[in-house]
Amino acid sequence: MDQSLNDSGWRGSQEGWLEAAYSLLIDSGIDSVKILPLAKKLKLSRTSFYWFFKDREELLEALVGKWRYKNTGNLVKQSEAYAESLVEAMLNVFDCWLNKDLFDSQFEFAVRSWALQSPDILKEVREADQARVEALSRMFMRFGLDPAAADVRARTTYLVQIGYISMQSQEDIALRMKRIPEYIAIYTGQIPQQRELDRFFSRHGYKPG
Amino acid sequence: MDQSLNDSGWRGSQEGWLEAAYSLLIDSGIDSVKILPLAKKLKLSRTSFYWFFKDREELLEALVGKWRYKNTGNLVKQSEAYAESLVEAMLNVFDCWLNKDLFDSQFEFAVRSWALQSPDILKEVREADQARVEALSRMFMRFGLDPAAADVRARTTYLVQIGYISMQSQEDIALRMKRIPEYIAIYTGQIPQQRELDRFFSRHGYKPG
DNA sequence: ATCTTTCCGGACACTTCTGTACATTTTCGT
DNA sequence: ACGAAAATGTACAGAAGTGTCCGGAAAGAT
Repeated sequence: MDQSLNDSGWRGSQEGWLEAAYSLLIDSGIDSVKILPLAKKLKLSRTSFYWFFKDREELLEALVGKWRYKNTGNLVKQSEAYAESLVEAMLNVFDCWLNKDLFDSQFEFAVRSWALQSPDILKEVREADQARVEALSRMFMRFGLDPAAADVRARTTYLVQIGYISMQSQEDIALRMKRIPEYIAIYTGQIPQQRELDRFFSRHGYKPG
Repeated sequence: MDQSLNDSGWRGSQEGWLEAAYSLLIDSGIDSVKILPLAKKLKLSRTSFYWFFKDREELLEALVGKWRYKNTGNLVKQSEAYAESLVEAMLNVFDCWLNKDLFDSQFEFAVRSWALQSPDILKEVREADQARVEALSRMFMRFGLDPAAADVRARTTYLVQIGYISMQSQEDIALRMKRIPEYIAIYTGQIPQQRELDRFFSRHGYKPG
């Protein structure tokens, strides 16, 4: 056989099915995550799925677990990272929007859409939203904003990004970088200093101009 | 028979099926818009559907047509409405976020989720986004902002709302009204005057305090 | 009153998915 | 190299969806 094998010498695995499910979820939505298509993709028999997962439901639970762990965790972490100024703190958060390892936008949108038809998932999403907005709000307060202002600014920051994700737009990195200073100014009410921007650009491998 | 009849004396109609489809779409997503469940809801036979629509595809087209007509049209109109100041113009736009007749958030979210699995719908959504952001951008320019600043502010305004919709949160009207002045300040960079807010509150039947 | 148009629904054929039973093959430890 | 464990595949039963054909009921026209 010329089938590709995984570490343990077998063709299938939990991760294999989960990865395939993830990939189908993010580009076709939860209702497309069916076992038959996954099996086709993996070139496996449909029924061998049941060796790794009790049923489809268990696969979906694994999927949402993956999302929960990744996106919310990193966003909270970035909002708590060390920063000397509010602008710098905000730029730490912006790392999430530009680095797929920190925050997976497509995954995010797919899960939010899924929430439309599943009360359980909706609950997960709401909990995530609350945790994230609260983390951002704490960040603003760390830099002296009063709770009401911090709350609105946290929401603005967060909602713009969720909106951006929801637009599924595909602007190139240069355009997005160009807008960064304006966004920072709006969110923080402060003009970013050049050295702050330079540090940010450089850690994303971007050379302005 | 105790079936409810429509104007023409028949139980079914194009609008009837379309309404039912709309209702299913907004609270369960496009994949739930199946003919059998619709028929159950309408207490009609599944097959009489085919008298009004060629097939399921035609029903879905009618659905997206309804969305296209309603949401984008009203948002553009509100952004072009007469205003004496930028704050007042922004409040005109905010009418959309608070009035279901002007902008249907649930419908909006459902269509955006649908776009995840249909390239045709994604194209529609992108066109709508562009038209809306451009309209908002023109609004900022009318009040003297330069094109770059107008673009970023238009995006912020729009994206926050799309993000808000995507959060599917269900805050009460009082809480939302309370945040309005802060949002206006962030979006326009100007502090709204009390009389501007009063006019806005009153046309939404809201009494502060 | 009857005739025509409009609408309804049962029967049928087809497709795609789900999950179970069971036999088979592949890999690993010894 | 042999048996147990791990993984796969074939076959079956059934649920839910799609669309067509056609007989017939209900409203409206004449």
